[in-house]
Amino acid sequence: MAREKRLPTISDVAKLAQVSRATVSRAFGRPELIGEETVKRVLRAAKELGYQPNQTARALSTGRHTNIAIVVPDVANPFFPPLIRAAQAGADAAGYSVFLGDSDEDADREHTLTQRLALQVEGFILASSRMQDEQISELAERRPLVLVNRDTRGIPRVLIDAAAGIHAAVEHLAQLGHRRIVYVSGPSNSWSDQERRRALKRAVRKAGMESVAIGARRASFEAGRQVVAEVRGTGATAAITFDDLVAHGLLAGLLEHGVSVPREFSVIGCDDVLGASTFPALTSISARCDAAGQIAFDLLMKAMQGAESADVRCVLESRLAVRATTGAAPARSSRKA
Amino acid sequence: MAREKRLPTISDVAKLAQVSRATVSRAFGRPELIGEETVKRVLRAAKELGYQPNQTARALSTGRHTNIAIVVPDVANPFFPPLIRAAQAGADAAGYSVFLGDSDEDADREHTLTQRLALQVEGFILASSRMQDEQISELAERRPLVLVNRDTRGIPRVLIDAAAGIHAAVEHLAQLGHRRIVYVSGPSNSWSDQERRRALKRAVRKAGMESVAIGARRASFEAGRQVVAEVRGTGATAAITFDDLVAHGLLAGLLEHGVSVPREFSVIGCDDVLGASTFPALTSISARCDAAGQIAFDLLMKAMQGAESADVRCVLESRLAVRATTGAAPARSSRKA
DNA sequence: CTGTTAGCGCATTCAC
DNA sequence: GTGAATGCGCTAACAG
Repeated sequence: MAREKRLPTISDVAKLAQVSRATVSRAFGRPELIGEETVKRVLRAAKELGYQPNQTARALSTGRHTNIAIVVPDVANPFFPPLIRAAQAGADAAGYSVFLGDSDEDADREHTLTQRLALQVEGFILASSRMQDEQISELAERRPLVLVNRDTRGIPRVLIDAAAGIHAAVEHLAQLGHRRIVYVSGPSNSWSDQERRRALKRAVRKAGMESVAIGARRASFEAGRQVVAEVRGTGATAAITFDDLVAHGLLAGLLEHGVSVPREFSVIGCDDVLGASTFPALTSISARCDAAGQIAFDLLMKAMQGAESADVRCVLESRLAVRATTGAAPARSSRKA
Repeated sequence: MAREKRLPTISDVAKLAQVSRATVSRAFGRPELIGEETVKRVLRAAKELGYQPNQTARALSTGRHTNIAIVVPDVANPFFPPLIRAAQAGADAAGYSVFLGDSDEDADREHTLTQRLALQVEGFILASSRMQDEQISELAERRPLVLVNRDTRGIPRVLIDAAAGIHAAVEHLAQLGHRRIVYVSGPSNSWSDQERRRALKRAVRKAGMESVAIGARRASFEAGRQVVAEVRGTGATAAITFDDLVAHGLLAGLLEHGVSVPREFSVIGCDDVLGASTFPALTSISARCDAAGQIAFDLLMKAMQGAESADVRCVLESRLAVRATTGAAPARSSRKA
């Protein structure tokens, strides 16, 4: 098959252009170092042969791969694609190619993945990393590294701060007459989850309300759906969930159990990735995850260029997008303490 | 910075294990060629130094990169993540790393992307490629290549065949009393779009109905939303859209225009990626895109192993998932021919 | 400005 | 079984 045809190398171009291989190399890498005429001649020869510089060889020689890696726990989780897309766009514009790693929510796999990739990339973007701080730091020592939704000191990171949105959410619920909120949590090794849980506790206290947390097994539709009984058992009249997927599942489960939303129960999601596509349209804590991806790449770019900058910690604010799953608390019935 | 620390190479290991570099190389690549004792000694030395074979150097020497690339028009389109995820999982299990390319629906960018990647990967998966057949064939000549949702002769491909689902959809609409269907198309350079359009035409004829096609600019929510007037202008009582995103947008637009679904108008999507999350829950033509990803990788794997197999053309059937956006055709009013 | 030389880290002939 | 030598394609000093 034609696939075996040897590709033209720098030597072929050199011969055709009647210059040395070094000159060809320069014509591509640093044209300003050689004569305009020469550059043109070389380029013409290269085009004629269909020559294309070999990244691999270049990388071996220079250590620069012009590759980066983006690692996420689950590509199929709608939170990540916009982030990946944005980062990818930035990388593309800068001439970088991107590896994608999916850890399947597993710290070990993430570790293996990053190790395997480390020698082929110049830098990493780790989104919602499930690894331990230690492993992250270790990796950061080998390669420039930017974290998304993970707050590890000393490592450049972009955080989506749910606090503002959560405070708004709690106030919103308070005004609607709710007194007791349940938080349906996500992966326990998730920074976002801990952060949200903490913010909620604070907001609730400030509003003079009560809250209780229960765990969803995983950040997914199914997990949300299966937790309905437990949610109802808490006596809460409203739920804030780890993310929109869980909220969506909860919505479906509630419906199955004959619970009307928002008349009997209110639901607020996080991330706002489902837009208005659920029914009722989901009230959600919104943040621009595409912006996070873009910023993450910019930071990585700087780090790769050797900027030994101070501790970068970029936080993106969130806000509450009120839609149709929140309503007045149901009139108090039985359990009056 | 610690990042500059030189990594241990094969030579370091060789020295420590008191063998030659060749032996170290073999200990990793083909242990059966050397003594068990020696292997153990080398491996121990390697571990002690934290040695890790350098992929780049290996690739330069052998031509085998243990990398593949997956290229899609838009990562953020919910059709692709499950596919990517499945392919990625397969690759991971086989020890391959994966590059992700996002062409942003643009043939030229896709071409650039694939060219840039070609020297770093052993094979490609092109999902819903926007390139011309010619460019695809050219690439296929350089590297093993598997297509998804693109029917190019001579190149291994996995196709999601909407025909079955579309026929079911049309029959479904026929039974509900609809006589005139509008197809809201997607990217014109999309194989899927052409295929769906064709299947629809056939199905409609068979059912003795009429159909008309109009174009959405892009496969997106917004595109669907903006096309409402045109859709209504066709006099059709039901729409089948290129994909769920467009259907979802159409739903939203219809709502804005005060058109009740499904009472006044029925909508059917394609791909079934939104699940039951829209309102009303979207009737859609469903196919398992994760299976497509998995199969695509398996095929690629075979191709990379040199299987010069016959023309592979794997088609996955689709079916109709009836939900709540389809209902009886509205009573005929004004325009009676 | 341009050519020469010497590796980058590894796999692979050949000898032994 | 194992070691010495050679080359993958390119860049980076160092000369001139």
